[in-house]
Amino acid sequence: MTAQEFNSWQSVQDEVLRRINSREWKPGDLIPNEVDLSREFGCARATVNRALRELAGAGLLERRRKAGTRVATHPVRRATLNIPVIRNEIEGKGQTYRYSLLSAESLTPPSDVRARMQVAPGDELLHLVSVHLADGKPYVFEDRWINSQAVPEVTDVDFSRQSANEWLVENIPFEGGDITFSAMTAGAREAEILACREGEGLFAINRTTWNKVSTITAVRLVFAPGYRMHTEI
Amino acid sequence: MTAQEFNSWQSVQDEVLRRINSREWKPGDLIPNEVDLSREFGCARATVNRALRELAGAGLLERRRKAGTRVATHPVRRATLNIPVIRNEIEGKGQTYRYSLLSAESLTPPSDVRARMQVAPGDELLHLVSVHLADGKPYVFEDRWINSQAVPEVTDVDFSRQSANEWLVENIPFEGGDITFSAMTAGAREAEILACREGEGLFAINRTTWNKVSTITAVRLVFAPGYRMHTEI
DNA sequence: CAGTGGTCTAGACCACAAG
DNA sequence: TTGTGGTCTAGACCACTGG
Repeated sequence: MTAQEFNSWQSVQDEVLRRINSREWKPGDLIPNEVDLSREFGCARATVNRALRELAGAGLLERRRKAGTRVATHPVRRATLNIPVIRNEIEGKGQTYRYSLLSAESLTPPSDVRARMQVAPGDELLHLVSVHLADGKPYVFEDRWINSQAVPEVTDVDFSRQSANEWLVENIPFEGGDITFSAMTAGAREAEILACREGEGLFAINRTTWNKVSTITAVRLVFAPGYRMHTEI
Repeated sequence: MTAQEFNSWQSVQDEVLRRINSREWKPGDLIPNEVDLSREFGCARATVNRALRELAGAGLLERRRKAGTRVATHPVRRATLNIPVIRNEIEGKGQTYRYSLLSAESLTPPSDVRARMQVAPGDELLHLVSVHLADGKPYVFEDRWINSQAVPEVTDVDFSRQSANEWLVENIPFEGGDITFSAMTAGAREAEILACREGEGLFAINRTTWNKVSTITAVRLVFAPGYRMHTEI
């Protein structure tokens, strides 16, 4: 029998996965180091490295310098979510997109928003309330606060024409953000705006984004009943 | 002025990000090719490649052979979710974990489950209903179907001692899966098991996993009120 | 201290797709 | 056809960390 050649990082990855799945390498086991594997597989060490690095990124392997590479014991699976602009999400399903601004005013925010956005007490923020519609039906209710000191340009934008969602994505870069997914119970306001029954369970996303300097915006999106967020492993 | 050197893929990535954020490279713009960039940055082409490849993976760049690399116009942000074993999730918060099996029996599944799991009509699946508790309070209600033909070992497992969640993760490898997040309204059953009011909005996760051969398991997790799933960008 | 993964380099060939 | 990204190689040095 001649040793099989693994000359691409994907084939190396497949072979490593096979050994994990067949329990040839069991959870917690130390696997051979990169040099040995590259010799066994008949490829360069960099090729093995890429294969193993990606598996570690997916949570299937744990790697530490000097300690070596082990098969993860409790594989914390990692799934990737796509977070599109709402217009694209709706148009991507073949539905027509429409957007309606319900209110826009400068206000001193409630304390929870002030805390999330880390602004001084008394500072005013731009508060936008709007609804996005798919084929004329309410799709998601958006309640957004924008730090107008961090983004002075907002004062010149007409948010009745373009949603803040799109304008920010296209014009204001950000460094990081924080996203929370949860369920809530529809109150009178949500029921009216989303045209659903009061008391219905609704999917909600809270998102805060910031740049190096300061917090830019905090938004709460409440979706109409039936919304699903989907991903694959 | 002497040109700055960028000798690590991270510093190259930072510089590229800076140019995108400063709008030196605007959304839709074609950026220089890898060879030119590696000359400009004074590093190897492989270094530039890694920096750009990761940015494309994060959705900030779009790359196509021959067509080159462009700044994404509608950056579809990608966020990574960790999906831990429930015990670890609870213990990670410093709470004590307990688990209670409510029922376990072989049944012919309802048609929606049969469709999701792609089994023949009339086939029996193992149906497990259980609840996971944190500090003695209901945390998540688990309704699971297991394909006992694909996983014959399940018949020997005592699921009153170990949850199917843990047993499967530790013993049955899988190739792929499908996850859906949604909100639902608590019915009488959920209200009783999760000790909440009927009509409350609850966070739900539906997951199906499979290996090369067949579907392994389909599970619905319904979390007690207040559950949040969190991630960062 | 020494073994392991992390990374960089210079060069090469290949695969894909735009024109 | 040809320019671009995708990948592989062989070798090198570095950074971290276990013993």
